[in-house]
Amino acid sequence: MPGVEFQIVAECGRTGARAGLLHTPHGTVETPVFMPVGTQASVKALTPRDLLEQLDVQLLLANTYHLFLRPGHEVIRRLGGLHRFMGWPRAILTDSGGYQVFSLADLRKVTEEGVWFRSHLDGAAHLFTPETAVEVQLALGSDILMALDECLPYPAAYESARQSVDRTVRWARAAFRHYRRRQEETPGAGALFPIVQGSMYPDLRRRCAGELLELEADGYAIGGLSVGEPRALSLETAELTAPLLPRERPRYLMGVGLPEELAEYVACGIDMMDCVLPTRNARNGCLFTSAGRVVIKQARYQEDGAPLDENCDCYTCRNFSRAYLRHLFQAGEILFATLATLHNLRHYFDRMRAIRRAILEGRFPELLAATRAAAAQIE
RNA sequence: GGACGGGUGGCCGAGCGGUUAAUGGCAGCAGACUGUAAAUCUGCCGCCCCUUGCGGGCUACGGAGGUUCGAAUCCUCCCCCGUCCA
Repeated sequence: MPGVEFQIVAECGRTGARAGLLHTPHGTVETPVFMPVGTQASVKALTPRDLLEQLDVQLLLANTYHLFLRPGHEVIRRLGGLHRFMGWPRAILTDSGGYQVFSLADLRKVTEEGVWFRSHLDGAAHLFTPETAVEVQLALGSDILMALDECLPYPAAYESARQSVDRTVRWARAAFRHYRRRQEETPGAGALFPIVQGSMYPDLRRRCAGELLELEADGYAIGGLSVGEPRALSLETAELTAPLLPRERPRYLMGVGLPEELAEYVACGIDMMDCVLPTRNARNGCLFTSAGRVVIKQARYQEDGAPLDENCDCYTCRNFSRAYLRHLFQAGEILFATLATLHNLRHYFDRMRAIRRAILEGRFPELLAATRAAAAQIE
């Protein structure tokens, strides 16, 4: 019994884009999908009610490593699982902690067995293995679990990238062995996705994908992008890697991207994406609009009575002026984070919905061309 | 009227004879942010000039004098502000 099932509803004849339905234990997700990031079981500044009612989020991300450290996966298990704990009725994907191998580089040590992390909270050492990562995610009750991987920084030397791929594959196999065993005794367990690594090396990407295919997973992820490489290279690598993955399974590109890049990745055949940009940049005063970025703290908005984005009908744009948003930011008011995050996520969701509609209506190539033209004009 | 304490760049506040245009903080201005150690981080922040460089010039620590090679820092007088005593 699979953890999730993927159903392709429409495919673009001229690009790799497709629209689908991803059926999870907590509801169906329309793809392509953008997933907001809620690392610590919270999409910062928003309530689950906002996510549901304002954005119609169907799938969001949480982080295994962070929740393992605090409050602890066993605590969450005892409280009925992550969905109940955070009051979120729909689907959850949990990242394995593989990204923390990258982002907490100076607090961790990679060994064959797994990763030793020195907690950023109290300094205590914890060993994360492929098995424990699965175990923690099962305790959380994720709908989609991610296999522990090693995410390298850019640039990575070929040899270290090669070793990293081998390790990631071995870890994925170990994760799946453990997962298959536990799946039988865990009714309603979610799906486990392995992650293709290989830095920016095509042959490593090919080999990694090839080996992971043997696992016959319900879905596959592409990791190791957006780690400092030029954007063109991210796109190139995604373009190369996505077609290596089974057509009939969802493809998840981890950690991307900029608003105007969403359509590009969809064109590669990507079905799922997540990124902290809309939420983090929102809190830092960088807002994405149909006319490009608005850095709301700039003095030019001091007396700007216009809405943030004329073409957006999110709660923020319908009710507040740029001048007010700037004031909230300058004043350090909490409300700013909420209004800004609401808008930025809405911007991403509107783009994704337009992309999906275009695929369904057979006019995705036109949308992609228009997106490129608009991006070129803004730059 | 007397006794103390104090007046520093937009604000608060260090410095108390020599890389001090002056530590910090705030405010201001600009930039960054891509599977979140992030409501974070970085840079600028007296004026003018060569867009060059730990460059040049000017003006600055209440006011005016003075001491000194050199003063925000020491001395004198004055002006203001606090607290306490009359």
